[in-house]
Amino acid sequence: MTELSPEPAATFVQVALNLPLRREFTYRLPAGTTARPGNRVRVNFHGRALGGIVTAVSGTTDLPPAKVKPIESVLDGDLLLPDSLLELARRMAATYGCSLGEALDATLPSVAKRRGQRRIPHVELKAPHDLARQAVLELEEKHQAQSRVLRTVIEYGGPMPILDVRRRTQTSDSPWQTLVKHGLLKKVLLAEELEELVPSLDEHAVRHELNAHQRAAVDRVVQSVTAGAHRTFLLHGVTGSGKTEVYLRILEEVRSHGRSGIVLVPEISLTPQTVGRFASRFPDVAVLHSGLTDAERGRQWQRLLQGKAKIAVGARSALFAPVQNLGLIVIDEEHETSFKQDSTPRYHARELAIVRGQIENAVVVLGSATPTLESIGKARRSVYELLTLPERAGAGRLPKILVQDLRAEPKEARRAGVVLSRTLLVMMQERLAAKDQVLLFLNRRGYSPVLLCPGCGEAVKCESCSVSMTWHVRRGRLICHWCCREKRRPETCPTCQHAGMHELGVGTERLEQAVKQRFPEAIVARMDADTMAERGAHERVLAAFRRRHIDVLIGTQMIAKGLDFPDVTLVGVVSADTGLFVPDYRAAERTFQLLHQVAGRAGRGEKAGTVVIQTFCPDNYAVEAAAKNDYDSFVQQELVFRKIAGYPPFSRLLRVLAEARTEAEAQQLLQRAVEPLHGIDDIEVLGPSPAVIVRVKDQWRWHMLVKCFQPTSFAAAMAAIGTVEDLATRTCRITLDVDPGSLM
DNA sequence: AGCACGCCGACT
DNA sequence: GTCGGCGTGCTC
Repeated sequence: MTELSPEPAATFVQVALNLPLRREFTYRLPAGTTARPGNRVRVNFHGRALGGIVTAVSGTTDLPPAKVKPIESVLDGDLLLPDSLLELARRMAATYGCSLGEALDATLPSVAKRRGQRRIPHVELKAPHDLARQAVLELEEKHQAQSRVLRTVIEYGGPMPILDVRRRTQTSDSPWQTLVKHGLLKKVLLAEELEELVPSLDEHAVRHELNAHQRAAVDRVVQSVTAGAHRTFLLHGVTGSGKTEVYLRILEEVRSHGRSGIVLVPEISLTPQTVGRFASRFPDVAVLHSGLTDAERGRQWQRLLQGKAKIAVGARSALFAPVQNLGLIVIDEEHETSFKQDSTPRYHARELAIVRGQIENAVVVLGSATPTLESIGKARRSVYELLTLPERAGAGRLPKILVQDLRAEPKEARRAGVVLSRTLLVMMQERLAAKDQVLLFLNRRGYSPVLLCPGCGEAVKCESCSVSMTWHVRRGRLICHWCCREKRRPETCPTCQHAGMHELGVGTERLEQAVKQRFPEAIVARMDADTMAERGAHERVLAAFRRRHIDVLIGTQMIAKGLDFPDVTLVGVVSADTGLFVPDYRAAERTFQLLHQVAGRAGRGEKAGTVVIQTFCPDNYAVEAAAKNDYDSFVQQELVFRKIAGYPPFSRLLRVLAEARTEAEAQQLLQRAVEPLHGIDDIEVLGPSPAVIVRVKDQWRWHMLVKCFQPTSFAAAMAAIGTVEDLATRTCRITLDVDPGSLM
């Protein structure tokens, strides 16, 4: 070791911190330490210890030496962020207007912030299963509470959190404690995040024969992967057309070329079944999901970095899987809204996947039965290459779709709050008699969305939000779906004291009641955010439905996607209109998507399926197109509307939302925020105006929408208002949202 | 984002 | 006289 080094030593590093500060900070490397871009470091920042990422290394700095603090430590280099992901984070920060540190925080698994391993008390079955079942019956007479508890735990099928036991059975601590004392149950402490996503062993992932369309799609993508240049494909395949098998075949090829792949699926699709399909075909899958502990996530990262795992499957954030030699990124169900993150950094995984594909010369495949207008628009302009799977794979045939005009229902039936048309009732009767299964879809939870006073016409509104409260019968409470505030149902109208509030509109809870009344012999289950609150409830109900223990399944969005039950021969859409009139330019698109996806649940097996769509707007083009299974004609009409109105895919949107305690403050702040946009070409500014829901959680909300018609004008607009969030004060919050998911 | 510094109102 | 409201500025 000599004192004089031949090259200037790298003694300073730029560090990005997870703070809303859009710049990096310079730190000094203590003698003897080295660091590279991508290293995690621990630093002292303004008196507090923070984790950060090294983004650059240099020998000099312009800062006065006294200002520069030393790095506290370099966190072990085993999680060094690859250059390509550092570059991806830079692009994320530039596109979505967040800081590099925030972007990097989304990119890396957390290590610094160690979430507490809280241990939660559970009870699990100690006695043998048959003994326990017998005990349920024996206890039924004299110890009803214990019997209920025991039954509940058996049905739960594993260690059950005691809190859930008490809530579900409406009991105190003593029943389960007695059961523990008698050796039927045992108490165990389990770590909070111990739920594992174990690949389902039921999924054999049979290597289906490909049909000609599938074959062509696989060949085309593989050819492109082999060529080694970035390209984006849009795989448009009707529901049940075997898109997953196409992904699997492409992945096989990708792997045989020594390259790796990432598969992104929507949050709700990340189930043991989905994972099982990939895991059974590839032994080296790394599954990244929200239930992992930080330690486990770190371990999966390690496996990917070291090339021990070559396929990563997960929701949105799995896009940042540190795979080596990336060849393919699949976005399954690319139209799903869960690919957009709704907190900072508000990135869209689909858009960033394409950026990552460009950076790493990888092929991107976007798959959907109902591609977004953005994606199909790009395919039509040949930005993406379109691949089509026009027919169902295997035995399934497309269902027959009937549109039931609710205006034709007799007046008295409508007054009685009819939710099921005569047509649908008759068909349900028929299907249930034939021992088939029925799916009823209604995208609105609760009993009735409005509680209206027949005297003065006022609805019960939330005191914190400008929305009416939803009446929930089972909980016996009015609930605000925006802020979750609850209150008891008023006996008389709060405004005019008129007695007897009127329940207006229908939610899943009321639908369930109506169905049970009409078909008392049928087993009816409901799946929505209210009934699925407990962990694993989702899987349990679906398993029961699969085993045909349930005849009619009622649900919201939750049952619209991906479910594949061969004995479902009737799907009823109770109201096609719920989303049609929300003030969002995508209202028609979302309605079409939903109807199309729901309809796709019918007739997936040998038996033919029927779909009944109930609507007051049978002539609406989204409803009509969905009924005819005609994606192309919907797109044709929707594109005309988008073109005229200047919405995506003919523009890129930027939304700025201000929230303050007074309306005036929110408005004034936005007025300041618009100013820098004046004079920019090829943009159009809507607003500032009051947001659709002008008040949420006691905050007044104003917003504006910027349509950017060119990539250059988007860049100009971002340059002008990319930092609006800095205008925020203690009393007024401001958020910038690129490609916003919601305009409410 | 946090946190300190700093300047004006109702309380021990 | 002070405790504490929140505006403003700074963080390598």
